[in-house]
Formats: sequence, structure tokens, C-alpha cells
Amino acid sequence: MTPTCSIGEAAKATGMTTHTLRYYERIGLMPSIDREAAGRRRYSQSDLDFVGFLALLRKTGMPIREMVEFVRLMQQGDGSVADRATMLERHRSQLLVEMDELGRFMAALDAKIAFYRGRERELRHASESAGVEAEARTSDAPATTPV
Amino acid sequence: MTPTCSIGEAAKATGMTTHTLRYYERIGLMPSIDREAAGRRRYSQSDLDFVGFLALLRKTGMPIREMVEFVRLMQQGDGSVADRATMLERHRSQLLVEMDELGRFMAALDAKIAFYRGRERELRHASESAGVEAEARTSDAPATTPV
DNA sequence: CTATGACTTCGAGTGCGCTCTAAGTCAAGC
DNA sequence: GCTTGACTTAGAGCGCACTCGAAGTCATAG
Repeated sequence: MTPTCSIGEAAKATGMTTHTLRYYERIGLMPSIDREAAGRRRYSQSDLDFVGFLALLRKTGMPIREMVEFVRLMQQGDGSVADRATMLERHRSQLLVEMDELGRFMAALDAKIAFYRGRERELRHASESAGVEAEARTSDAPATTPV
Repeated sequence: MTPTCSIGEAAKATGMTTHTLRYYERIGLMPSIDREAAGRRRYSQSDLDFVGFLALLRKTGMPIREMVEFVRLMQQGDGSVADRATMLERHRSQLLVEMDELGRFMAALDAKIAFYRGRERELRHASESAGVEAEARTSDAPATTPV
């Protein structure tokens, strides 16, 4: 009664490739996908949801081996709930650090872009006001600050 | 007169390994490091600054091949300033998208953690109020919502 | 003078996360 | 019945960004 789908449909639904879905299964990230009589995989809705969860962990930078460990804990049942929550929280705090860093990198990048736009204006102005020779002249000094 | 340093000191100063500094040089990211008589590299302050800039690009997810392209543009001189600014701006906007995504992933992760902490409380409560048999009982139903 | 150790080059190796190939099975449409 | 095409497996291959090893050179300390 609960609708299931083939690996191809699951791939479309989750944005993964069939290769990746099989790969996740064989490394232990998706231990128990049902099979039809002929041996083909049938993905249930909760399987698809779980793929989504795995994608969330991956996109936030969790290494595959940690994800495997998490799934291993899941298979141990309720006794590991606290451990799993702890894992997620540790991951969360790492993610927070990375987002923080990215914020600072963004500021540095903005400064660099502003510098470049400034030089662009400078060069445009020089060539307009003094002609081609002036442009050639400005090619020296500022080029020594290429960083 | 301007102080320079060895590759080992440069590595310490920039947080890279000497291996990585040589690697960056041979793939074209640091085209012109001075050498002393015996052939050893001497890093100037602006070299170190430039390594910092490369680190910024890498940590914000720019692929090496794009960084190489950027450096190639630098070597073309002032004529490529606009192109370089454009590259940086494109990179900036990608970074913005990724930071945005991370924000949404963070929210999803928080929801998952809240769910886990809720289950933890649930389990603790069940075992405290009704004893071991109740704990065994709760091991079934919620375990079918493992995502 | 010798020994240490930081440096040099070139090329091979590593770890990660897929990604693809080859050879074969099976179900559904014509 | 035949073809098409999605599926199956095991295992190899790939792209990225380093990372390391081997063999040799050289400068400084003892």
C-alpha cells in the first residue's frame, strides 16, 4: 500500500545519481532497502526522507565516515539516541565555526573587490585624462601591489 | 634590504606546508619566487601576502584551476584588472549562495537535533515512570521514524 | 673536516567522494 | 518472440588537492 519507487525514480526525487545511491548502500549508509522479487531496489518514502537527511549532513560538510558511524548508532536502537544527538550537536557547532569563518572571508573578499574596482577606476581615469602614454606609465607602480 | 625568508619560515608564517608552497609554485600559482645563489627560494613579504590571498580564495571554495586562471590574468598586467574584478565578484556571489544554503541547512539541523533531544527526554521519562518493560515497549514505535 | 638538517627536483602516492565500466538479468511494449 | 531499457553486481577509474619519498645539494655549527 505504501508507495515505493525504483532506484531511478529515487535518484530523480533526491537529486542523487543511481550510482551514488548504490554507493551509499554498500558503504553502510542505507542498510536496508527493500527488494522486489527480481532483486531490484524499492525505495519507500522514508528511504527518500533518509536520503535527504544524508544529503543534509553531506552538504554541511560531515565526512562520510562519520555519517556511517551515525547510521551504525541508529541500528543500535534507542540506547544510542543520546550519542546521536551529541554527534549532531558537535557537527552543528563545527558548522557554526565554518559559517563564521566564511563571514570573515567574505569581508576580506569584499575588500579585495573594492581595491580592484578602485584600480579599475584609476586606470580608466588615467587613460581618459592623459592618453595612452599615461596608461602605460600607471602599469608599473600599482602592479607591484598585486595582492 | 627588504626582509625575505626561507620556504620553511614561509610555511610557518602562512600555515601552509613547504610541500604545498612548492606545489602552488609548480602549478603556476606563484610564478616568481626569488632564489638565493644556491637555488633556494626566498619569500618576500608580498609573496607571503599573496599566499594569504590564495588561502582566502581556497578557503572560500575557489577551485585551484580558477585560481591559476586568476594568476594568469594578473600576469597580463593592468589590462586584465576588470576581468579579475569580475572573477572575484562572481566568486563572491557563489560564496553568498553557499552561505545562504548553509543557513538553511543549519535550521534543518537544529530541527533534527530538537527532535533527537525530544526523543531522549521521552525515553528517559518512560524508563523512569514505568520501569524497564516500558522502555522496551517504546523501542518500537518511535524507531520507525528514524530520519 | 664533518655532521646535521633545511633545502632542491621529479614523480609517485594518498584520501575523499564519487563515477563509471563490463557483463549480465529481467519486465514490459510491440 | 524480440527489443528496449532500466536494473543488477564487482571492481576499476577519476578529479581534486595535496602529500610524500628518494636521491641529491649546500650552509652553518661544532
